[in-house]
Amino acid sequence: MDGRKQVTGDRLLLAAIDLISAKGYNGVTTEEIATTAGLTEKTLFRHFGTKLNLLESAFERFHYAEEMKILFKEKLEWELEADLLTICRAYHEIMNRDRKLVLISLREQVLLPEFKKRMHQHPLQLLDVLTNYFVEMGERGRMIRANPRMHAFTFMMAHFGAFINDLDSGRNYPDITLEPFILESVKLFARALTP
Amino acid sequence: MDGRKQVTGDRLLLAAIDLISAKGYNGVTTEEIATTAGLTEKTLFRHFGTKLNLLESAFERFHYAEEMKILFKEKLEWELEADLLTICRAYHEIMNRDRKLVLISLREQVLLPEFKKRMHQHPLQLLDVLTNYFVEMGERGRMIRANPRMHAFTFMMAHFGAFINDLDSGRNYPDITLEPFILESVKLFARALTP
DNA sequence: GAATAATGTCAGTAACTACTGACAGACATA
DNA sequence: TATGTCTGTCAGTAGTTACTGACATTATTC
Repeated sequence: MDGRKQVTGDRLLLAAIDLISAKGYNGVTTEEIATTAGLTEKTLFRHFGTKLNLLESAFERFHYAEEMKILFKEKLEWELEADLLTICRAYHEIMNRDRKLVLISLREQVLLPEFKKRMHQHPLQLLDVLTNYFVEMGERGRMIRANPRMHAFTFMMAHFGAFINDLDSGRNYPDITLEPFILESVKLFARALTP
Repeated sequence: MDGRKQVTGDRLLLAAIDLISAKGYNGVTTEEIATTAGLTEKTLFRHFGTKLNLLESAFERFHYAEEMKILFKEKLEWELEADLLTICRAYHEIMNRDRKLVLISLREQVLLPEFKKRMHQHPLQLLDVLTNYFVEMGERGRMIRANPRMHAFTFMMAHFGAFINDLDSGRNYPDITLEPFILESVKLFARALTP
């Protein structure tokens, strides 16, 4: 049990993620992936059998995080603006961590329908957590009480949109960067939702 | 000058848009496109020469709209909530009109970098229009005056996110539909930005 | 009815690509 | 040293696919 096998596998998986996120699944050849990983096409097939299984393994191994709920059940302080900031920082952190996989799952939905669902678990969980948080804040009289789920959804969509917009890093809006956007959007939502 | 040639070309372009948006550029063959259009592969190549040129022609012919600025210089009534509603309805209308092309330009950025830029003109224009509108509303004392561009950007990102989320129509958030979201988000922003 | 333009038919090419088999060399462990 | 595990080499297969040429067919126009 030396780690050679695992190291080799990981190098292939990382090369696959890099190249497929850059050029698309059908835009990359198995040979290209293997040589990028410093290995042979033969080795690639010995490890993963098929090209599709390579991509599936990449999702299996390199996507973490079902830990959203716990994450900030502990960190919230029932102060709207501060909590919104915590929450959306966590969101961007998680999305950015699996940035390339998100890109792939967006583009290759046809190939991997089940993985799109899996990637979608995070946002779904976040929406639940955020909705519950809004409900409780409302009960405590610290937030307006109309439509908490839709408010949470709007907040998430704003940050989802900004994330997607930033994904290709094509600097679509040259005068706007992520961090000021986070701060200002949190302020805006805090103002909108404070009684 | 009978219209046969143009009709044939259009059928090929529409079939190409349908199939490429569904399966990706490399996931569709020229033969598939031709037969879907009820024509022959040979005819496809007689019209467009290459597969890539077919896709490029699809963008040339089927993407309209540089008319954003004029569109609602006329329709605005300097009533924040009503105007936000007008604006974001226009946004969704435009994005939905070229829905499939948006999808393609998101996915095939590598193949068509210049088309991504072109599709991006709409949002950019909208951001400008919206920013100017916010500035003037501020001067009229009908809106808070801090950071109009970032506020406009946040509003757009919320709707961009919702649009993207809706693009694959996979019903990602089963209890949320577009129209209620539009109404509630407009309310929310109006509340946040009213002095 | 003849000329013209557009499309179909069919066979084929050249390039690519996922994937395989046989064999040999490297490297660790024992 | 011997053995097993992992990887490289190389040649090759079978399937796919963008794209072409020669010729026949259909529809339109005059």
